[in-house]
Amino acid sequence: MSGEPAAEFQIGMPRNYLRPALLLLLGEGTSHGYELLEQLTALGLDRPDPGRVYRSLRAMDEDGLVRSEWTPSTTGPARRTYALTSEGRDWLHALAGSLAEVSRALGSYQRRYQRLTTQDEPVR
Amino acid sequence: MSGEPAAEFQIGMPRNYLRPALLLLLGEGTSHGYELLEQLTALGLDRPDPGRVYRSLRAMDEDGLVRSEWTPSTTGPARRTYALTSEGRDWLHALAGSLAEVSRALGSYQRRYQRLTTQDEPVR
DNA sequence: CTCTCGTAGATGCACCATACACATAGCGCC
DNA sequence: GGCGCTATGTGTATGGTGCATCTACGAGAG
Repeated sequence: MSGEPAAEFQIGMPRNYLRPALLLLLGEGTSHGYELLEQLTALGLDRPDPGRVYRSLRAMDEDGLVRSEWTPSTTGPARRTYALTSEGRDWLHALAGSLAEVSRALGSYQRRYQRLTTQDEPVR
Repeated sequence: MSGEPAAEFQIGMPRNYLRPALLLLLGEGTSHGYELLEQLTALGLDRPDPGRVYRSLRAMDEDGLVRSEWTPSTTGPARRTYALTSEGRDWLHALAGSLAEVSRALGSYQRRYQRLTTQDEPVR
């Protein structure tokens, strides 16, 4: 036994998945980075990198997909709350469509994989 | 209406998707790079980069997931035919499992997205 | 009072997957 | 010989991602 599949080489979420994920969360209501950071785990991003999230939000701000404003807090540092723009909503729909294509492709993968395994090991 | 989502910023397949895709195809039978290149489109990779595919195959060869041997051809250049090893089969199962997780995450995304759109626009 | 912890936002940088271009070679055909 | 298809590669730039680090505010512990 030389090497069983290690935990290395893990499959990740789709490329550029962070944007549609953030847009979806913001579509459900305005929020700020730190809160979005926690909600992202429910969408498949395990322990997302804060720096990445904040950068993505700022980038979408500059692209006009979201707009932000500072909200002072009495219980801690100020928050930059983000809200979805109409253009951002358009992007949300478009990106959700792209994700649906990816999902369909993964479905065909799994159907093909299961067909392989079921006819490979009919015994047992 | 200021800006509709451009074709840019397309969502891609999951990170490291190429390996499980190739392993699945090789699980169905031995093949060579050029043929795999064409079959990959059926698994969601649209016009995959040949260089990437060949590199990935060589890498998996060095990792022991596949083994290769030259097969002369009378109708063209020689082919390097790849066959799945037992270790490669183990990896196939493991990676298919990881892909299933990704698929589940995307499913939750879409359910949440549709819930948003249906309650956002109940009219029609 | 200071130190630490949790909240909140942000930058710098290195790595690595991916994308794009390009090179090589055999074979069939006009 | 030149062209196109098959077939396998290499070189390199780009850009998304991961990791480390920094600042700052408020609250509670010691």
